[in-house]
Parts: sequence; structure tokens; C-alpha cells
Amino acid sequence: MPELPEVETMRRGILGIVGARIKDVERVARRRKSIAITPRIDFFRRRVVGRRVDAIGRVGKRVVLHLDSQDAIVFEPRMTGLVLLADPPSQEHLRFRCTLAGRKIRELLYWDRRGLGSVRVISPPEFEKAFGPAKLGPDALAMTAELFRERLAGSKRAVKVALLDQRAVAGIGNLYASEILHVAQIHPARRCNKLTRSQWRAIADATQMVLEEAIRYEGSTLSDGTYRNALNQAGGYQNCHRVYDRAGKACPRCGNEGEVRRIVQAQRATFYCAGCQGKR
DNA sequence: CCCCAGTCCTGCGGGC
DNA sequence: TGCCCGCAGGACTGGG
Repeated sequence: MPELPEVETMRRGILGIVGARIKDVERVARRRKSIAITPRIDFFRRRVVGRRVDAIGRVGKRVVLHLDSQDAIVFEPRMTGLVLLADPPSQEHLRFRCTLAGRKIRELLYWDRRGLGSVRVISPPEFEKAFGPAKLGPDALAMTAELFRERLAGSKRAVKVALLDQRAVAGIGNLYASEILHVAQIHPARRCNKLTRSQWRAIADATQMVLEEAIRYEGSTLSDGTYRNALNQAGGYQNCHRVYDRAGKACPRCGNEGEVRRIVQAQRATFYCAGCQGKR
């Protein structure tokens, strides 16, 4: 499930297309259902063909191609989407192709097994509307203890649930929320308004540490094998997970056997160590 | 403000 | 052994 580290890895993996011009875009539909591509592909094509890719950014869990027209192409991978320069994991779930001129790289692909993701071209005002401060909090890598407190300290929600709120902080998903709270040694069910200043400091520090570490390992490829970098290679951070998907196993910090637990919060799995993450 | 359930979708694995 | 159901969860919506 691409979260900030996986999406950032995809972004870095396609930096080689900066300066290229878009020759064509094509919707690839090998199944009856396809992903959301907006606007319709003929309008999409009119907006982007001949345009140069000026920069590649990331907004929360989305990859953004900034074009010389000021329009942007936004890839939102959701659960199983991949932005690729190499051959995709399968032809079956290939969804979108962008052919390029002026660089060695000839095409950029969007592949999505479950098809929950989307590809959009949007104007600057649409960009602001979709990803402005009303919709998206500061990037998780830019969060400080002060920012966390400002945005969440008044909330009565469980801290793990709050970390998933993209309006509060952008980029943290289900996997890294559990990992961050384990490093910060805070129980996931602890309410935000009960956390101390030093605990917010620990959350801010853990957020930087865990996300930067995960980027260094090029993200997490879970047992379903879906997530890959732009060259269709698996990430390595799954081998470093402290608690995620490790229910019943030993905690890597306190070393106690069987202390890693799985609970459900807001209909999502949460993992934590019952031995060293404090009280709810 | 916050919570919950439902929606999209496919592949896998647990249980019978 | 084989089949079916439920689960995985990011973003969003509507109702309480």
C-alpha cells in the first residue's frame, strides 16, 4: 500500500524524465473496468501532448508531473498503483501509457492491480482546491512537534487514527502509523488530548526517523508483492518492520516473546507492543 | 467534532 | 482437494 516512502521512491525513480516532452497518452483497458482517468482521454491528450515535464513532485501519497503549461498530471496509486519506467508486473493490469520524446526514456506507465487509483490532469486552481491546506495537512517529513500539537493536540481521537487523517498530516498510512508509534513508545489507542509535549516530540522524531529510513530502503513490499519501485524492483523495508504484520512475534525493542498485538481501530489493523508502548 | 458503514476493486488465504 | 467468503485499506460519502 503506497504511503509516503513508497510514493517518494516512485517519484525519485522517474526523475530521469524531467525535460522530456509528452508525445502521446493512451488509456490501456484490458478489462471491462478501468481506472479513473480525468478528463476523458481525448481531452486529456489535448491538454498534455507537446508539453515538457518541468519537475516531478509529490503531494501526500500522489506523484505529480508539473508541465510547462502549468498543468499537472497527478498519479494517485491508492492501494496497488505503480508509476513505472520499466516493464510492469503484468500486462493485464496496465492502465495508462505516456510516451515521451527528447530523453532516453521512451515511456512512463501506470499499472494498478485493483484499479482503485487514478490519473488526472489538473490546472493550478484545481490543484489548489484538491491539495490546498483545506484538504491536506503539511507533509509528514515537514512535521515538527509544534505542528503536531497545533493540529492534533485538541483532538479526542485515538492517536493512531489521527495520524491517518490526511487533513492533519499528509503521507502517513496504516503501515507507518503503527511503526511510528512503536518507535515513539506510545499506545495506539491513547487519545491525542492526553499526550504530553514530550510525547508529541517523540512522535515528530519517530515520524522523521521511520519515514527517512523507509525511503532509504525504497519502501515496503508486503507479502502480496504488489509494491515495486519505478524499475519494478521490490523494496526492502518490510524486513525492518518492528510491529506491522508481526502479531504474536517478539518485540524488537523489549525482546519479549509474543508481545506484538493486532487490534482493529476505525476498521483498520493496528499493531503495537503490549510490553513497551505504555497505556491506552 | 467524531464515528461508523458503505463504495470502489482484485487476489489471496482461512475455514469448512 | 476445492470452493467460497472475508479481508487487505486509501480516499471519499452520507448518516447519526
